[in-house]
Amino acid sequence: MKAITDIGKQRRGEAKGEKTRQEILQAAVHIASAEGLEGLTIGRLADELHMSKSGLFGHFGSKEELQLAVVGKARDIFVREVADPAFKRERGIVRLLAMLDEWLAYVGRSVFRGGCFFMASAIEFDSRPGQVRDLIAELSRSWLDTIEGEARHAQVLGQLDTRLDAAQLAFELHALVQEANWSYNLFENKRAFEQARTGILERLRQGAAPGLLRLLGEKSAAKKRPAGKNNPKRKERT
Amino acid sequence: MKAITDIGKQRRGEAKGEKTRQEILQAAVHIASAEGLEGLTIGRLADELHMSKSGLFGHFGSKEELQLAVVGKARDIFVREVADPAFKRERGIVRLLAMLDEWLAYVGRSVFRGGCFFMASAIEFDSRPGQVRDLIAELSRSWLDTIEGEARHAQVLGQLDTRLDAAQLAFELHALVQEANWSYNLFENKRAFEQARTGILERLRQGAAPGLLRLLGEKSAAKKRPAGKNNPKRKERT
DNA sequence: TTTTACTACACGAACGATCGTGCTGTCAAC
DNA sequence: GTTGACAGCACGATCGTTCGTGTAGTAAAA
Repeated sequence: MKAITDIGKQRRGEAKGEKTRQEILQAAVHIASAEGLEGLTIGRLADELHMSKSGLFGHFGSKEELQLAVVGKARDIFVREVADPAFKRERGIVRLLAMLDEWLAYVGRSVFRGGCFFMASAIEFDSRPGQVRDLIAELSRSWLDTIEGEARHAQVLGQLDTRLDAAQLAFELHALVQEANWSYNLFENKRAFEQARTGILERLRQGAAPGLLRLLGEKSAAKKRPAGKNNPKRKERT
Repeated sequence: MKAITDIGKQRRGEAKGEKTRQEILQAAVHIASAEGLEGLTIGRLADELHMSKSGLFGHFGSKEELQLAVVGKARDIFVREVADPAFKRERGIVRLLAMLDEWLAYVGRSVFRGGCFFMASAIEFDSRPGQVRDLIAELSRSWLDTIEGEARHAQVLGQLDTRLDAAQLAFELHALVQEANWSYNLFENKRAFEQARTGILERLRQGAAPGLLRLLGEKSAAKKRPAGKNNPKRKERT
């Protein structure tokens, strides 16, 4: 029922409200990533969109509702920019690496002005109880679980050593991307991405079943080579 | 001239202003760690201290000045809680590990309500140019450099493999603590500290010169054992 | 010793701006 | 003619900041 009417509305230029709502969220999500979800202000947002405060406010009903919608919008963007591309890759270690690569790339191309949206808002809200915090925590947990799940799947496929602790691996991989986001946004340090990727590949190599080493090596070379200068690890080009 | 009168003043309970200032900063630093440096409000702070806004304001002259002072105070606390204890240990890998351990412990005992002060404020200000951002970046950089410097020193002492990239190691160690802070404050996940420490020890073991393995093992056992259950790595107790 | 002068510190009141949030009205689309 | 999207206006609260005043305590002058 809903689907049919939706199509009609869409055709007739209806869902005007929904269209405006999306435009609001699009702007809001970028302000929030730079100024924080609490720093995001209804007046400021209305100005930027040449709307009245009250007109904008009517779409949400409260600031908290707006914040929740913004987090949801950020999730959509994250899925489109990071998860979807990675999910096109075959399952296992290839997809696991793709998830991290896409994630790093998304940080690097500054999809959000203030770096990865979820890291910023997670730290902003971690000691501020409420629905917003709960939503952020749930989404963050979900993404972390996705990483861990893919690592586990790689174990099932025999690509990663089954003696490996998948949760520990996910923890470390997640940490490396987070650090890259931090370093890049605080120091404008572009090398952070290479450093993160070096660490990621190292973690995967350590846990890889013997036959997988070649596969990972290829992926590494295909992407970006860390100039070959700072590679003091053993057995480089035997 | 100034020094003499200062002594007299100090003896007579002078530096009253300085004492008040410190009390203000003590309260401010905790509010700021939970609500953010921008969420820290002069009115709220004055209420908490049963002072007038104007009386409090007079100590700083502007909000930015207050924020700078708060960051400085946070630095003092960080030095006292983390750096100083670690610096009592002998130089090299022992001190390096102590720095990370003290850092994790300080996160775990919630010295600041909102987790590690500098991670929170770094992400809050990373896309907000100004003196505050510059100060935070400088202090963060300095701590990261200290870690890297100690790793390098461990190389000089022959404790760490000289082929190791110290900057890369510092990046990864820093990432692990940062991740623990994130996970603990967002998920109340206490296991995060074990996970971080597991990763840290693994990084150090990998880079350690042969004779050092025993030393690290001792330190690990002395602190806290991860219940021995999730240790799927090779050569545990040969 | 008393008076005078000055400084440090804190207060209350008020400024203009902006915050989030309502209420009412208008105009267009169904 | 009902409904949904918006604007206009206003509210109480709070923001950072300024101003004038009061109270101690100290230093120099009497």
